[in-house]
Amino acid sequence: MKSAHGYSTEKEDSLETTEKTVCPECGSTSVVEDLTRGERVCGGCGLVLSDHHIDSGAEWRAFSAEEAEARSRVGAPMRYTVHDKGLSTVIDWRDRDTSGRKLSPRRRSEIYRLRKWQIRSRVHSSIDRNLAQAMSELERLSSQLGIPKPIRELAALLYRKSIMKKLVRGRSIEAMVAATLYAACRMRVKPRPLDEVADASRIDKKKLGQCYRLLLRSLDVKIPLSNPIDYISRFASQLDLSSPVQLRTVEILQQSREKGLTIGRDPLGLAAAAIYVASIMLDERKTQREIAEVARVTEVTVRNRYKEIVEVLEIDATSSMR
DNA sequence: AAGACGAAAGTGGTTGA
DNA sequence: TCAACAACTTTCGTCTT
Repeated sequence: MKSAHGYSTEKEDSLETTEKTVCPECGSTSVVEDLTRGERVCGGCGLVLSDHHIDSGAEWRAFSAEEAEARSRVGAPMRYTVHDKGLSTVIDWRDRDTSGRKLSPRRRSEIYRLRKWQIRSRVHSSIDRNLAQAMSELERLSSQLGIPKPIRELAALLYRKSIMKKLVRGRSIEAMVAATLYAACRMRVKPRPLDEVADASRIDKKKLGQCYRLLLRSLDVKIPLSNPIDYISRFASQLDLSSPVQLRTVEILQQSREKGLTIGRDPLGLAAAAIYVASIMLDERKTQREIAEVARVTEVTVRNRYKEIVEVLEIDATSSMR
């Protein structure tokens, strides 16, 4: 737990500040969330920033895996079913007028058409509303994570597809948005650790993973297995490592792959361990803890991978050579 | 004192009956 | 649907620098 939250890098600061929306009216960042009313209100001027906000928190506390499963939210968590807040005209299904008389056939078909259009427009507006909300969440999430525009666009496309396939039904918008963003990053070979996306969103890792897998199954998109090498440049810059170290890291990973060390292993752990080895070899030593932190794995995992790498590649890592 | 190491028990996800 | 399993995490004590 500590390792996941005890950050001291500037990364965290940006998380902290962007967590809150800035009020467009007065510029205040003190946004108050009223989850029971589903509103976000600016603490400075009282402007309602968004209503229809989704409470994506846990429904109940769960004490075991089974419970967590059984208690996950089912059904539409938002009040989108009453999108018009009950203000729109409802056309009765009975073929009678207000005084109870039967309608003429002509009038009946007219009413029938009206009813049909009313239903259609309702469906459309609910999709629109969903999309509007999803897009603003996507915007928030990706700016927080520093995701470039092309990848955002891809995520938006994926989201539209999943809405068409009714995948969002019964799931929270936020979870699906996060999943599409995660998927888009991986498709563009710029993967982000699942935890990172989960942290930036208000979705827990488990739900995000579930949505992601659903996405893979339902939309048949091909996503390559994530490669440890794809993480290196990002991790290296977070750790302030020189490019020789990066190059060496990549070499180590390629060799490890040839020796079959990488199969069935967490790419994050492998990336972390390779960086660790390279940093020692080139005398830019980083602690296991530092590396484990940016890679979001534990020190133990770094150690285990590191041991394997050193053993199989026959590297003498004890003496920082060359 | 901080970092590295390793053992042991626990967790969530996958697989195969 | 359930149990077995592998990978990873958590926790903690010990050794090294």
